[in-house]
Amino acid sequence: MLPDLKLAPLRYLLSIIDTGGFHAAAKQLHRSQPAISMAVRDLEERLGQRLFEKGNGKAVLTPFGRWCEPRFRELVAHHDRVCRDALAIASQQRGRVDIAAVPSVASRLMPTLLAGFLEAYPGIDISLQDGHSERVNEMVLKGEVEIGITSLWLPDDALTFEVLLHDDIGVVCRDDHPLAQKDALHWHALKPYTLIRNGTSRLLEGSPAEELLKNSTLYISNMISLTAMLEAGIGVTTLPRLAFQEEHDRLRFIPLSTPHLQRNMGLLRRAGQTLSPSGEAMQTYLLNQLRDAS
Amino acid sequence: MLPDLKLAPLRYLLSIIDTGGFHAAAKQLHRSQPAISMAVRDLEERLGQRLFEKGNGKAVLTPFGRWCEPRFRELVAHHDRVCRDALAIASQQRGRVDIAAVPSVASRLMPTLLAGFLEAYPGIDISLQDGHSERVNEMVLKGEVEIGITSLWLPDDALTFEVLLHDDIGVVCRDDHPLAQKDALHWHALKPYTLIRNGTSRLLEGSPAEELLKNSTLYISNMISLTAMLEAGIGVTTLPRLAFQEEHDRLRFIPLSTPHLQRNMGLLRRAGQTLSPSGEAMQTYLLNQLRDAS
DNA sequence: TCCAGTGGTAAGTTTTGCTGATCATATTAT
DNA sequence: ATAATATGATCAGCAAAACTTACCACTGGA
Repeated sequence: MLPDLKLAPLRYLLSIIDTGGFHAAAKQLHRSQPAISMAVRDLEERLGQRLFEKGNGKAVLTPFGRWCEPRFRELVAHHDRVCRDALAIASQQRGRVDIAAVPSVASRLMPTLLAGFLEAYPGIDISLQDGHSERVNEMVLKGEVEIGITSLWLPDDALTFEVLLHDDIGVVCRDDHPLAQKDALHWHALKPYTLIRNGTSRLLEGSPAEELLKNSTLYISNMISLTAMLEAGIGVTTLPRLAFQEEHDRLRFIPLSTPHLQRNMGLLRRAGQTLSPSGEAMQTYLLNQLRDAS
Repeated sequence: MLPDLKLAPLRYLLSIIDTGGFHAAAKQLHRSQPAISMAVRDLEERLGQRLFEKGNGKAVLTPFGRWCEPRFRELVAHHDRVCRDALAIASQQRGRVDIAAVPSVASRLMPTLLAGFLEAYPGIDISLQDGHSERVNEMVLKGEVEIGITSLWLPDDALTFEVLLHDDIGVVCRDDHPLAQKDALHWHALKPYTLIRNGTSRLLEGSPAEELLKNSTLYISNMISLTAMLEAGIGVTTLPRLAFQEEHDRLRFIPLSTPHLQRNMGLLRRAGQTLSPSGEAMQTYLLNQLRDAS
């Protein structure tokens, strides 16, 4: 029913109007003049009405042509707009990435990383939200975010995980604690002291140091509370290095040498779900930055 | 710089989304399946990003594809809208004609003509304005209206004139006037009576009856006033039949048989200016209606 | 009358887009 | 398991579309 008006002939038409002639339009469009003539004639046949008439040798728009002109202009402009936007997104010049990260990463790692990314990709909008491991998993799984940054939780075939960095586990205690001056610790050294468990303590599970957990009677999930406990000298805890906030000048972080425990921080994505162009940009940027660093 | 997104591939893409598969889309579009595949691949190459990915054998939109879908939908819809409107106008199903007519035509002829036109072309808007001969000429010349209906004024190469009907000149007098009972008149019969000239009196110029004008001392341009004068029995006048309002039961119209004078009413257009499709419709309608009648 | 414009026309070539057959792969049924 | 039936991808061949070159017809101004 509806004939397809191809864009090229519409452009020809507009160019003829703008330049005032078939020859001039042909030059402007890098086409031969007959190509223009034929395209216009074809367009006229599709519409069933003449668009140009010859007034004293020159081509002049018919009333119908004058009616068409602004609509064709709009249509071509619309096309160009869509096309330009699509290319901008495809070429990672514009877009949006939604990221979820575990609090330690969000606060310790992301600020500088995102600053660099923002500079490299000024057109891409970023949304970063933090949440504990399970919440990050969930957000990635539900498609609320494209990329999650977390330690590997449960292997799940609906998710893919790519390691970014290894985060050493260590002991945190107050600076006047007997352990505070050591450079490295064997887990045995912790036995005499009160161990405060926290959300990351499960990282000890499956290692020799797991025994320590059995003797711990205190569990604090909130980081602020945990810090306060440690500052009060109530006991010691274990934390990944990234989760330890170095700004606290009364607290010390001592790496655990035996066993040498790490949590694998990495990039979590939905399996089988390709990234948006901007997500792709973010992923490669993060991989480059963090792979280089380790 | 900007690649041209042709409409057909966009339609293919949308059809794939709607039908949920390449094969189904191919059937819907009456194309072979490879045609769809190739068009999509070409589109992907132009944009520099994949639009579909294979998830479990089926094709699923990528995030980029999901971004594109609504814009492509809009663009295609825009095209179809413009296309449909243009075709409607070209096929004279919609549009607008501006007409100017001399008062006699506007009030005596146009009402029934336009009623018929409105029925035949329900989608076309009409604007009719009346004015004296010179004003009609001017409106056509300036492009304020496409079509004028008037008696031929001065031949002008910027205007084309096509005769529609011949309007007989006659004498108008009160029903108790000595001439009132005649069926036809020789101009000599008018000599004894007071002749009131009016705007149409120039039609007598160049004919034997021109002599009558020289003896007339009264000129009334306004039709209402003229009618009042005649009703008062002040004298007689000459008028084209169309300009004589038959509703006045005290006035009579007697055709002038010698000389047999007519004014040629016709269709006035700008020379070298083709009509809009709706103007074309109006012109042919008027020609058919009035040519048949005469 | 010629000359420099205009746009239109015709033959030939390149490009594009399509079909039909075939392939690789995954899901479903037997 | 294995066959049957989906999915989409690939390739060769062909036909239609679009373009180019060369030429024609017409107009308006030197």
